[in-house]
Amino acid sequence: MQKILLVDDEPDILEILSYNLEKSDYLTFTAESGLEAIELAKKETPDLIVLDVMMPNMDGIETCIELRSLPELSNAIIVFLSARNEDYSLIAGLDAGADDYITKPINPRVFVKKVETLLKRKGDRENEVTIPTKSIGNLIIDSEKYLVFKGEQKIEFSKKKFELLALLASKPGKVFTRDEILTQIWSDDVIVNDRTIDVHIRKIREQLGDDYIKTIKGVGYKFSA
Amino acid sequence: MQKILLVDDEPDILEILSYNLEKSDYLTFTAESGLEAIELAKKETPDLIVLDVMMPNMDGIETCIELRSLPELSNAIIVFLSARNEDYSLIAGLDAGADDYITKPINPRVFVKKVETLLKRKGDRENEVTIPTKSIGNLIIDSEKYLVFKGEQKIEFSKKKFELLALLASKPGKVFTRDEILTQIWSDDVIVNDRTIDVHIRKIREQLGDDYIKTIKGVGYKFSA
DNA sequence: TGAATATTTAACATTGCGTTAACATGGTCG
DNA sequence: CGACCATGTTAACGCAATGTTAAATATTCA
Repeated sequence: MQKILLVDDEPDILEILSYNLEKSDYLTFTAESGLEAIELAKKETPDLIVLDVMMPNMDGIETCIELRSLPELSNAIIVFLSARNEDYSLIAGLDAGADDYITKPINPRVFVKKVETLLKRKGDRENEVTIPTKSIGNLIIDSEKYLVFKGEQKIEFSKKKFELLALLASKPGKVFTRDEILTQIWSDDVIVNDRTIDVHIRKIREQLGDDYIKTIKGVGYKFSA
Repeated sequence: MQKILLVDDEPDILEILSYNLEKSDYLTFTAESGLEAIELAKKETPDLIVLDVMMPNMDGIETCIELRSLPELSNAIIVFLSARNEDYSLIAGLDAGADDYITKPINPRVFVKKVETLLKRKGDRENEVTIPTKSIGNLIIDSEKYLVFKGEQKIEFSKKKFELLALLASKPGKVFTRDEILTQIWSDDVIVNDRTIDVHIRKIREQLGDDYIKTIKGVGYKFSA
């Protein structure tokens, strides 16, 4: 269960946000000041922190800087709440280490959706072991954006296809056996049909051309530029 | 302590990046032009160079090409800064020898994280030892890539042939009897024709030349350089 | 929820590797 | 010297591995 810390000097807002998040099965904590927020954050190490920019005494930006300096929170996501058009606070906020911002007035459903997206992205990022961007021959493989450029041409791959391509391209020339591919891209225990890999290879070749992935019969596949 | 060179024509950006990196214990240098960057790079041999694409006079891409031509910087990582959606400059940048790119606007925390990842990867790469490669005489046998190089010439073998060659080459000089070969490359129980091994040997000799595998009549085969 | 998209399965086609068979060569005995 | 046995050589064949396609199923997103 994921923990979310909400920080705002107005109890009403805390309540609305808290209510909506709990309804979606998040565990929430609330703080009405920066100092209180830091205490709670240390104690609970939330996955996500929502910070109002405008608060008396210690404002959101200062709080954010403090929070970011705590090593146990280096993986937490920090989101600012700010009134629309407070451009400056927005920029300052991102500089202070925030990951995103939400403008008031808050639509609770949009808010929950955004939280979900951010936490999902966080999960993805933590599991990711791929190399961000790799250039091989005339291909550029961007694992962050899930994009491949072939020369000037931008080619979009779906997840599995992209993962497969990125795996093969991670060691150009190396022959990956079907077993290796299965354990790396599918989880160890899932059993998929023999032809599944072939079909994905086929579709990658369809999009990319036949010259990049080579079959080594009886062994597996390899990438070559 | 790792050195990072930051190159941008806007002092503000240099300052933000520098500040955030120093906070994370990197040693930074800054340059406001391509020429200045090259001077500094020569002097300091940074581990990583961050280059803005758009700069007056010498732009990031030109600078990158220059930097890459310096032998002392062959191990440096070069990262581009570009405005989002400047697809072309991205491609040109990676073609010019850059390793990755970061789009503006920059989120300092994401930026520092990315720098960490890139430098970590660099460390990994430098420590990497590619074991499964064996070099004998003028042959290089790469079991990961299923390839044999004879001098500069790349020779591809099919599975059985490769396995056979790799087996013989695993102990140069040792004579492998037919029985040994059979149990190692074929499974214990399969019964294959007497000529099968010979035929494979023949085909290997055809591809490699006759000087590597020697027949010991009445005994078996051995590899010799 | 349903439409759109992605992934997997299933059924069938194709291919190329490994094997075999048939024959050639060559070296070693009596 | 010539019979014999081990190995060399060649080409053709069969089958397992892979390719291909379409349809079924799962997933995503509005």
